[in-house]
Amino acid sequence: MDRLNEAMANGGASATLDDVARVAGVSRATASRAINGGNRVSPAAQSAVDDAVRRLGYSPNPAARSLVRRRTDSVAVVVPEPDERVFSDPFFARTLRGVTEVLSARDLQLVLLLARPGQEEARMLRYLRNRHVDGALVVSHHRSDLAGQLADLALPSVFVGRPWGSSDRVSYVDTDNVAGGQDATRVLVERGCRRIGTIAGPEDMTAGLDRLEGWRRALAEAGLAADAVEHGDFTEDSGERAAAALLARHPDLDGLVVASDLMAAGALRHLKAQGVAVPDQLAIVGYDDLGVAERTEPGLTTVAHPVREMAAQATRLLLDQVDGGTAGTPMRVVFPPTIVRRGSA
Amino acid sequence: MDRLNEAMANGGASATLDDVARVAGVSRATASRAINGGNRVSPAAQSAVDDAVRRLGYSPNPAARSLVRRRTDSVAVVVPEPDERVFSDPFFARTLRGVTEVLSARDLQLVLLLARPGQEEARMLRYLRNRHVDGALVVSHHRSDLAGQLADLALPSVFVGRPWGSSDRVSYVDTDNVAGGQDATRVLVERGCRRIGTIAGPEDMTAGLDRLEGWRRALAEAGLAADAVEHGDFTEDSGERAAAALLARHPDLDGLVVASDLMAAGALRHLKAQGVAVPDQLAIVGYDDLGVAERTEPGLTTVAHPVREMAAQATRLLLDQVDGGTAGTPMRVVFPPTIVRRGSA
DNA sequence: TTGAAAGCGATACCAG
DNA sequence: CTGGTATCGCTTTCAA
Repeated sequence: MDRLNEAMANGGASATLDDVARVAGVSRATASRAINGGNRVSPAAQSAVDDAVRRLGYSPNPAARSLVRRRTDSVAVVVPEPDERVFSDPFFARTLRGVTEVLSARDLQLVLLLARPGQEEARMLRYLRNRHVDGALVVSHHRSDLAGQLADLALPSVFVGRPWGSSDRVSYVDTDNVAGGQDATRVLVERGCRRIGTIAGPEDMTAGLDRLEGWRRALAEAGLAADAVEHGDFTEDSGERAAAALLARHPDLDGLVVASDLMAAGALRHLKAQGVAVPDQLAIVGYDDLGVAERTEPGLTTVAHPVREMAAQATRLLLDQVDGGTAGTPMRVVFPPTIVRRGSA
Repeated sequence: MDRLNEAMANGGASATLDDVARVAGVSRATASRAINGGNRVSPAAQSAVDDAVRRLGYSPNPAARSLVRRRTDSVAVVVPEPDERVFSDPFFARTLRGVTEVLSARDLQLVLLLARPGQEEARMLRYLRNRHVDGALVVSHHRSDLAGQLADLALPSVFVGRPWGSSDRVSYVDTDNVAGGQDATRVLVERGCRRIGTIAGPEDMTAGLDRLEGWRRALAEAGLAADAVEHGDFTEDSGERAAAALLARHPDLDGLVVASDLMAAGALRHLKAQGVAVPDQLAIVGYDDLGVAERTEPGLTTVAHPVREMAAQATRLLLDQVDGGTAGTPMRVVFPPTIVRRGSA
């Protein structure tokens, strides 16, 4: 009765199922059943157990539980980013929100794995291999064969955004970035722009490349030149620099497709400083529509994609894998982007 | 030999210590020792085990391990923020970086717990109570008695920033925000400002209140009026709004102490729009120095605090508690802030 | 419906 | 040094 008293004293941190069973006057097996949904337990036993649990402040030891259930009830969100700036990207915050929504509903815990490429990557992979989590969601990733490595692990996993490399071996959710880039460019073409440049995303991210490809296609289809390209890294500062470089090389630009609103905001800053009128002298279309597009001056015409929904969908796909005990059958869901018109084009 | 082959086939995801022992031709006990640092194992046994581990791609089951070790080798970073915007605050990113540094060195896993006040808070508390982690680091927190609740849990925990309520019952690391507010204000006083207002932080965060208190003290000591106060929520937009409100009410202000650089950047935006010259008509001092201060125009004179070091220190304190098996003995470490001079004051 | 008992996969004490 | 064995705390047959 010593341990029991101790258990009752400190908020139940150490009460075990055995204690509960003893206090409730039932067997451990019955106590366990009562606690887990109460299938096949008499009302009497159920309430005795409920009572004991309350009195003892009992809560199950997750290690013991997952040892036998082979489940951790937690999933990892892997962020293989070299830079802490991911956080300042609204895309990331929104994604996390979408994931959390779905996870909360199922009472699963989110474990965030920040892993800068390098030794942290190895640690992260080990963590996943050890099955510390039931599955992994990979978020903003650069060129690498993480997809292949995860597929090898046979751990349920879903990418948010089409991965590099072995994209055929894993599930992912994405938006049609090619279509998005194309639509953005068409807005400018239809508006009468004849000299359309682009500030593209990083060359090591599929989203960046796809949007660029869309821009190329739209220009080809309009019979316009596609030679004014500058790459940024999705940050505002890089957008400002890219705009400066681009205009220095091509002073005759009258349209600009920018692969993210943050970069577009940077470009806008440069243009304002240079006294270039937007959209009259130079029209701009951004990408994302995650809040910053409505706060710039003028507001950004941009390509919206349902980031939160994508993340939620990815999470659901992951949970399906987890539930089904299947780590395979690559699924993919691709969302269409939509144009949102504001003042910049 | 069936399970064994299976284990070898799928990357070792399911090889157990037993398999390793069998393949190495030693007992489970010896295998375990060899794997954990190799104390008291003969070179022969050691290499046999190493070999088996490699061949089988064995990696220990964390649930089983933590069941007996009573250790999870992971610590939680709790973020009790209602808003996803925490992420866009450089303070948070920097903090995370400091935590990660220390954790990585010890090979501990960071588990990020996002918990909006409400039902998620309960889930978070349950997670901690269940000892899913060895300890908790609480980051940006608003008014609440989380400190008291954690103290009750008897779980090793450290706050980054002095907590509300039962701050005497938990360990925390903080900067001297009162001194910081005071120093910031003195910069303006010494510069000749006679009418100094402030854009303070939220009224439900100790950092906000302390900085405000510092501002009050400095004004009292200079014999100046301390009546021009407006509160923001540490975001750029709130800073812009607050500046507008403040100047509308007190058009004669010649100095402004702002509780965060982000808000100061917002204020700067408003001033530029209004054609107010900084620092000549109105001098400004910010707070944080986490990067944005050097990117504004003019650069912000600001109060710097060693955010990364604070986070690292907090993490070390936490690990001491974890190692010592002590969840008590509230420790505190307070870092001094320093003034960084740029163009705004 | 209930309980006895067999694991789950490791660690650690204790003889040898 | 090594190996047998008792746990760790919980879930899940399997009989009763």
